[in-house]
Amino acid sequence: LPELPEVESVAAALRLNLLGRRFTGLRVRFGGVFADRPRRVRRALRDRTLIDVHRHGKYLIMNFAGDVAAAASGPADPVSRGGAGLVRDGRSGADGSRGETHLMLHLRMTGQLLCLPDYRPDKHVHATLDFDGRRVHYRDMRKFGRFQLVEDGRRPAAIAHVGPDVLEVRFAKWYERIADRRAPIKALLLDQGIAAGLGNIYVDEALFRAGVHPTTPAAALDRDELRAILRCSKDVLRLAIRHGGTTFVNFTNFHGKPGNFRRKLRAYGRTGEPCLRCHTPLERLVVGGRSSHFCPRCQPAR
DNA sequence: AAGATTACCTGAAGGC
DNA sequence: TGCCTTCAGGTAATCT
Repeated sequence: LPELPEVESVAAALRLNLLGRRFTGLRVRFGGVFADRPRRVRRALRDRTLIDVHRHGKYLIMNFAGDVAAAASGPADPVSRGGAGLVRDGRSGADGSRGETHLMLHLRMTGQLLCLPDYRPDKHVHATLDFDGRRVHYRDMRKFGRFQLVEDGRRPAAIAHVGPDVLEVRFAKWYERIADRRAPIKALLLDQGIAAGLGNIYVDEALFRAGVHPTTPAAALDRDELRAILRCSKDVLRLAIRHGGTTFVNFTNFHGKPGNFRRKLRAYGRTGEPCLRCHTPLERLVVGGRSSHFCPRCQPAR
């Protein structure tokens, strides 16, 4: 289940393998994974060079050069590409953009981007993107993921309601948005509008590390406890990034390999197993409609 | 109006 | 060899 670390893993692989390459084609087998008509996506990206890949929360954002002629004449080799000079020629639109086009992707539950030699797409591969020598497949068993075209460098409406990235947000700003809320802390950590990137797995891990019960209202926690929760959230996300993310159901990285963080999980999926700190059997509870795993002794309800 | 519930999907797992 | 139900959870839409 892709959360922030898994998306970061995909973004890093895209940068390594595709940066500086030209978009040459798109094959769509199931159009439902595109918010726009595939024809429009194809036309918008044709011959454009991928100049940047970044991540905001669980969104993956691919940035394509705006000047097709300059991009097409430039070398495709990232080493000799010469950095930003290729496309940043000084011409800008009225809004400060340079006609760049973003392709935004949210993997939702089961989305995967795969770049494997001799890969044979199965029935779950809904789109194939060609990059001038490299072929990238979008696979999504449950078809929840979405590609969305965002033209002209504008911040997409689809991301306007998304809060700051969890790894970027400063405590003071985060604190003022949740300090008075009566909702369970777990529900607020999952709310992408407050801070984006945490999903069910890493919220349980963060609350275990912080020693806080998932149903605790945010308003019942003091400033230092909330500070610890945000700190633990960032720590567990950064650790998971270093381990290539978590493979619980079917996440694999760009090259079809599973993440290594699953064996590091201390709470998620360990119902009935002994707490790694105090050996009390972990319990499971539904909070905000999601299964939650916690230690009743280390994370006492209040 | 915040908080809760449901829809969207498919495959795995369990009951009979 | 099957059929049916339940569960999993990110986000948007829809409730109370």
